[in-house]
Amino acid sequence: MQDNQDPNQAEQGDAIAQGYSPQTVETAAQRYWNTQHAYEVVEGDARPKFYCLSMLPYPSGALHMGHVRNYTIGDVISRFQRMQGKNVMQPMGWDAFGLPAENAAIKNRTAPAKWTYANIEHMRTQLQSMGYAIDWSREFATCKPDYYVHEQRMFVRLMKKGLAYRKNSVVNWDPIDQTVLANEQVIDGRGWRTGALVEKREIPQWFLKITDYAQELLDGLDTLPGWPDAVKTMQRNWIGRSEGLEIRFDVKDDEAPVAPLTVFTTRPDTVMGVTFLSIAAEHPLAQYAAQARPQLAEFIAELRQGGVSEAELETQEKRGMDTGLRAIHPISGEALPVYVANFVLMNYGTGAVMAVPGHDQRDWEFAQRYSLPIRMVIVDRNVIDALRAIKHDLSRGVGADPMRAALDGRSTDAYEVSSAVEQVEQFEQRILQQGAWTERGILVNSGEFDGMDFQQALDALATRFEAEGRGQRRVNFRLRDWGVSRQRYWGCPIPVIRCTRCGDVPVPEDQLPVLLPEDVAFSGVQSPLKADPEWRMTHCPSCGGAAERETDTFDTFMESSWYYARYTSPGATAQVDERANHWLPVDQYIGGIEHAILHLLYFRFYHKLLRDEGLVSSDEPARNLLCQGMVIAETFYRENADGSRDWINPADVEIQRDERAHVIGALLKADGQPVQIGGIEKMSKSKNNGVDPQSMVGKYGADTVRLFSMFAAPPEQSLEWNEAGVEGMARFLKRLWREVTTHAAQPDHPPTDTAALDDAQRILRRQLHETIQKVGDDFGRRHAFNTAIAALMELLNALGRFNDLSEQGRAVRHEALEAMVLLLNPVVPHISHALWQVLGHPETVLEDQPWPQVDASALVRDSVTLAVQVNGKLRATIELPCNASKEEAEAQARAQPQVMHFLEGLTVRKVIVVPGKIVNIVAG
RNA sequence: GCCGGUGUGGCGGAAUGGUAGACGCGGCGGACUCAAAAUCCGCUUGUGGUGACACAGUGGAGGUUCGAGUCCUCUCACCGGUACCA
Repeated sequence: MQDNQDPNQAEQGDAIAQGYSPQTVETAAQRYWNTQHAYEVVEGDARPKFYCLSMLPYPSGALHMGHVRNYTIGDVISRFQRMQGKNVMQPMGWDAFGLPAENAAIKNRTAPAKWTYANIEHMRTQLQSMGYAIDWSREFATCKPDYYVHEQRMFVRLMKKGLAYRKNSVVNWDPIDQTVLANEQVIDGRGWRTGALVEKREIPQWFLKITDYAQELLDGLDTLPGWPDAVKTMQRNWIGRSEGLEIRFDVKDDEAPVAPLTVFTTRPDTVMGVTFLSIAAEHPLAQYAAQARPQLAEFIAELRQGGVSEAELETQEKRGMDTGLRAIHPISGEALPVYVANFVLMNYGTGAVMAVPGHDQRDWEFAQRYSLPIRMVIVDRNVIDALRAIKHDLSRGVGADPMRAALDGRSTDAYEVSSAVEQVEQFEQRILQQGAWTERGILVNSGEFDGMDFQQALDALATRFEAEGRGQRRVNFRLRDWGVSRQRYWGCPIPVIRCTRCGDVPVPEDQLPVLLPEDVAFSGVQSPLKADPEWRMTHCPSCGGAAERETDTFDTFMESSWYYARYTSPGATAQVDERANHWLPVDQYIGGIEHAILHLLYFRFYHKLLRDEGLVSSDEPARNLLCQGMVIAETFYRENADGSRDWINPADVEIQRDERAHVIGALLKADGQPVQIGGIEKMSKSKNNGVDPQSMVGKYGADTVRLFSMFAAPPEQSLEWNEAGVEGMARFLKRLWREVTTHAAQPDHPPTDTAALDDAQRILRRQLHETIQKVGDDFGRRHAFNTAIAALMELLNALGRFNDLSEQGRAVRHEALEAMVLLLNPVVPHISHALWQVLGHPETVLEDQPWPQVDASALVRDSVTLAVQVNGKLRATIELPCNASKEEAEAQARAQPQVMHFLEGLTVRKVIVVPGKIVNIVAG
C-alpha cells in the first residue's frame, strides 16, 4: 500500500530531517500550482459550476487582516467545493476608484492613478503569498477604460430608458475650501481639514431610478434563503414599504389661498387629531413664506448649517418655527398652523407631514415645546371594550363625551358610566402628560368616524377623499433614488454633454469611453476635470454647437455593482457575454456585514438592470451570502502632557498578569515602563493596533495565518488577533508534520482489516469517521470552520496518544493521517500539498482528490452515556447499551445512589426519557 | 434618533431546547536538560470541603418548558449601518 516510488523521495527525506519549514513548503506548493495553472477555469467542464466570490478589495496600499480573513473564508469554501467535485471559479480584482487615492495624492503629491497602480502591484504580491486558489487570468482594475466603458454605455442606455435623470439634491459644502465633502469628512458639523462650519447646498446631480425596482427588490428577498436573515431584515427596513393615504391640505396666507400641501400618512385614522403641519426647510412653501418674513428666513438659513447625514439630522435637537401660513383641515375646516421643522426631510415622502401629537411621539415632543394643542383621537381597544361591557343608555345625549359613539347604546346605571368615563379620562391624561399613545385602537373625538377601528377609518377616509379629489391611497417607500454623481476627479466620468440648446445629451455609444486623464496634478480643492478646459470643451452630439462635458464622476458603488458579472466574461466586447449565464448567479458571496445595505442593494439592483438589458437571465446576483465580522485587536497608549495619546502597537507591548492569570498591566518592551490598556477595537491606523499580515506570513507562514484566522472565531463574529494564539496554530502544524513524517518512516503495512481491529484501534477509527462527518458538515453546511479545526485537533491529540505500532495499528493511523491531510487541505493547502507526498503519493493538485468518505459501519457504538437529572438538575450519568429500552433507562437511573438520595421524601410525578440523551425525574 | 447584531471561565471561543465551558491561548505543577529553549504529561469557572460531593453560575429583570446559554417580553452595555468611507 505504501510503496514510496516517488522520485522526489530523497528531497522529501531532507524535508523530514529538517522538520516543518513553512517557507520551503509554501514556495514549492505555489510554484507547482502556477506551473499547473491549477486554478484557472473554463466553462466547458462536465462538473457542475461553483462561483465563489469575495468582495473585491480597495487598493489602499497594503493587505490588512480584514482582507486575509475575507479571502481565506472564500478560499476554504472554494477548495472544499472543488473537492466535492465542482468546477470552482474564484476570481479577484481591484475596486480602484475612490476617495483615499485623492487624499493620498494631496498628502504625497502623487497622481491618484500612479498611487493606485503601485498599490495594486504590491497587494497582488501579498495576496499571492497567501496561496489563494484564485483564477488570476480574470483579474481587472475598475479604473481602466476597458472596464468603465461598459458602465458608461449602460448609463447612456438607462438615460434613454428614463431610468437615469438629473435633479437637485443637497450636499455638504465646505465654504472655505469651496468643495463638497463626504459625510465622513464632516466631524461635529465642521469640515475635517478647514474646521469650517459645514453648510447644506443644493446642486444638480444624476440619479438612477432604483425606486422603480423597490417592490421587486423587496419581494426578491423572499427568494434568497441562503442570505442571512439580518441582512434581509435590514434591506426590508431600508426599502421601507408602507401603505397609507396621501392627503391634500389647502393653505392660506392671511386669507389668500396659496399652493396646497400634500402629506403622506400611514395613520389616516388619526386625522382628526391633527393640530398642526410640519414641513421641511427646503419645501417650496417654506421658501415662499420666508420671502415676506425675515425671522423665518433667518431660521431657515440657520437650518442650512450642519451636515446632511441622516445620523446628524436625526440626533439634533428638534426645532421649528411657525410660517404664519394656515392649512385648512380637510374635514373640520379648522385653520392649522404650518411649522418649518428640522426633522422633516425633503427627500422622504412629500417633505411635509401632518402632526398628530396625541399619537406620534416626535409630534408630541414638538407640541410640548411650542405649546401646541394635543388631542386624543384614538383609545386603546381594551379601554373601549371595558366600557362596552357596561350597559349604557346612549340616547341621553352625552354630547362631548368622547365615548359617545364608541358605546353601544344599552342602558346602565350612572355609577358604572362615571367609572367608565373616568377610565377614558385617565387614558387621555396619560397622553397629555406622559407622551403619545402610538398603538392602533378605536377612534374617538372624530365625529362621524367615532367607534371605527384602523381599517374601517382608512377605508372610510380613502373613499371620502378620493370622491372629493383631495387624497388617495398610496404605497410609499423609504428607499430613495440612487444619487450617482460625485464632484470628484478619481472616478468614472459621467458620459453626458451639457448643451445650452439641447440640454443634457448622452455621449453617443461609438464615442465611448469618455476617458479620465490619469496624468494630472491634483491639489484637492478643484477637480482636474473642471480645471481642464481642453477636456471640458466639446461639441454637442445633437446640434453640433459648442458644449461642455459633465465634470462629475460616478459613485464608486457603480463599479462594485457589476464587477461580479465581468469576471465571468474576460475580454468580452459587450459588458458581459453568454458566459455570464453559465456562471451566474454567484453560488457563494463573502464580504463584510458593513455592506449589508448599500452595496448589496445596489448589487441586486444592477443585476436587474443587466437582466432588463437582456445581458443575464437570472433575477438575483447571488444565491448564498456569508458576512464575516471585523478583525479587532487590543490597543495600548501613553498619554501626553496635553492629554493627547500616543498609540502603541500591540507587537511592542508585554502583558503582565497576576498569579491567577488576570491581566494587571502592560509594559513597553523597549523601555520596560508601563503603558495604558485602551480596550479592544477594530484594527485601524488611528489606534495603531493593526497587525501586518505580511510580517505574520514571514514569521509563521501563510498556512499558520490562514489557520488562526479560521480557528479563532466563527466567520460571522468579530475576530480578535492574538499572537499567542497564532503560535498555538504553528505548534499544531509542527505536530501534524512530525506525526506524518514519523509515520512515513515506519515499515509498510497491510490494508486495514476492520474485522481484526482491537478496541483501541476501533475507537480511534470511530473518532476518525466521526471527524470526517463533522468536518464535512461544518465546512459545507454550517460554515463553522473553527469547530471543524477543533475536531481535527482532537483527532491529532488522539493520534498522539495512540502508540500502537502493530500492523493494524499502523494501518489505522495511515488511514487517519491521509484523511486529516485531505480534510485540512482547504484551510492549510501548502502543508497538505507537501504531506500528501510524504504519505507516498505523487505531487498533485490536492483539490482533485476525492473528499474522504464516512464509513457508516465505523460509527457504530454499542453503549451510550445518558445524563440523569432530578427536577432538571444533573445528579448522575449512566452507561447503557444502545438498544436499551426506556424502561431499562428509567430503572437504571432510579437505582443511582445520588438519584435515590435526592428523591428521598419526594413523590415521583413524571419521568422523561429522551433516548440517547437524558433521563429527567420530576418529583415533588 | 432609527434599523440590525453581539454579550458564556483570566482570554478567544464550544454547546444546532437535553451533562455549560469542547478546542486553542494564558497560568500553575511535573518530566527531559548542566541550564535554557523546544517538546511531552497533569491540573485549571467560582465558593465551601482533605475528599466523595454540595451550592452558585452564560450582561440584568421577568416569563414559557419536565428541562433555557439557546425560545418570548422588558432592560443595560458595546459593535455595524444610517444613502458622498469602502
